[in-house]
Amino acid sequence: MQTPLPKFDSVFSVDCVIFGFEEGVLKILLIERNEPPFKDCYALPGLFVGHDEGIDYAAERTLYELTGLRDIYMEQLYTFGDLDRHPEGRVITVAYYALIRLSSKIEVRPHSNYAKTAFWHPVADLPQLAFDHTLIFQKSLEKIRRKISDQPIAFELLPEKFTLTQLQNVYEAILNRKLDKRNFRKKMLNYGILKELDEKQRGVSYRAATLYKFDRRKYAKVFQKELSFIKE
Amino acid sequence: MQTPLPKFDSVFSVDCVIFGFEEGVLKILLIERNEPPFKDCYALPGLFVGHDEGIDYAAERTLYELTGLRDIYMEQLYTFGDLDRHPEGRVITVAYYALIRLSSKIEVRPHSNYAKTAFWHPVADLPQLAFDHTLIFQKSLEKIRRKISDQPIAFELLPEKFTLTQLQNVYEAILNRKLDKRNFRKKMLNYGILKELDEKQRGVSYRAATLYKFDRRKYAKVFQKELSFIKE
DNA sequence: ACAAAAGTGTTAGTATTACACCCATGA
DNA sequence: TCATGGGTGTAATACTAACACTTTTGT
Repeated sequence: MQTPLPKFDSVFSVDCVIFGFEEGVLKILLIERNEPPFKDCYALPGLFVGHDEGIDYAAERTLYELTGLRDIYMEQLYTFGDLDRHPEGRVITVAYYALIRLSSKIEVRPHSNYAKTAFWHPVADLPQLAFDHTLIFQKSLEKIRRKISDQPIAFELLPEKFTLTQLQNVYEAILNRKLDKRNFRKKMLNYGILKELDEKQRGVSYRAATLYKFDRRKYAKVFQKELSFIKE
Repeated sequence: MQTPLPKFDSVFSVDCVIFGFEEGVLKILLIERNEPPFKDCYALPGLFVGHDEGIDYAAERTLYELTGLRDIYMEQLYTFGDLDRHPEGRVITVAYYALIRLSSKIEVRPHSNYAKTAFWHPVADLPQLAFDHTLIFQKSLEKIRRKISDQPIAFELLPEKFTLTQLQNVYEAILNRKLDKRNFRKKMLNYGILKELDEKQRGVSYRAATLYKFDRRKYAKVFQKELSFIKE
């Protein structure tokens, strides 16, 4: 005996807050909608979830269709399911956030025609966004603010080799305040999760900084014990 | 011009991990299913989300129908949307967790007949659960472990007036390890979010402990600054 | 008087903060 | 030689961790 599933015409979607870091500025990827509702408005990139795909997969597809990138750091953020969040009916959306290393090679272009354009925009002065996307963005920023101090997600925004100042710039951009250079360096180096390279920055017109890599192996050791919050 | 929403036969549900604390033991509320699939198996309480209700509301309804309680501490946990998580089709579920004060007045009884029984079960030795509910439970436990040290959710599990030892017991049950009594008290009192009452425990056959209340007003002040994780 | 839990301080070690100058490099 | 960011140490303070005995109460 089987009880059939109830039949609802329900729709769910994924929306992605895709963070990038460029010229010392934290940005997210926005699209300009080409379809109603909110035609010509800015919005977070998103897709309807096919009934034959997992939601994580749908989020990865959103990212891939826009940037051509795969295997990006991406996490589920929150699910937004208020009745009135979509003007044309009931749409529940699962929001994700992703961190990507920007480089000149990455070209963003909408793959389908639901979006006219796609572009990076600084988080500091975002325009109005369609639906509840401003709220989704705010929640994603809070999330990475918390997370950045617990877990080494800052590295995901940088090239493989980076200087300590670049790393500090990522922290400052996300936390939105200045940090003390000496203390920052001391702390980062003490964690023991950076590997110093014997390579220096090139092409700068001042003293070249030492390059570092993130050492995933050491990280696993160091940060698993950090799970104890009340420490003792 | 309107683009109609795509029509999928999609189903979503909510599932709730409802924590309670009784006799020094952390428990969750389980039901015994009365319908296939997984008939006669244990599961987390859950409901299909009506197409005319918000998801938060659906979660509150789940809790209310089972316990008669409203206005309970409840937060969204995570959304589970793998293709194969439900044997009869595509069901995306939004998981919530709740913390409730147990008291003899609370009677749990299933309101609909999808469940035969409902009962509290210690988290330490849960039976096998239907669907991916074991995974959902594990994720909820991790979540409250992290959260308990950041935010005063422990109080939600205790009566309004409680002793420091009872509070410590909640921490120990959730974190699953012993804490030092003197350090625990020092730290809790230093936060300044407890109000000492001039009332003592009653009906115990040993020295009666002082009762405390959680002071929500002071909390708001103290913990908003804790949002800075890299402190300086 | 005894059983049971309440209540209480100190010390050593570690982490955090605040703070300012010289160095190396390329233009 | 100058402009630019790289790189470095110390002292004061706050927090954390380890640790054991006396007090109160009811039976």
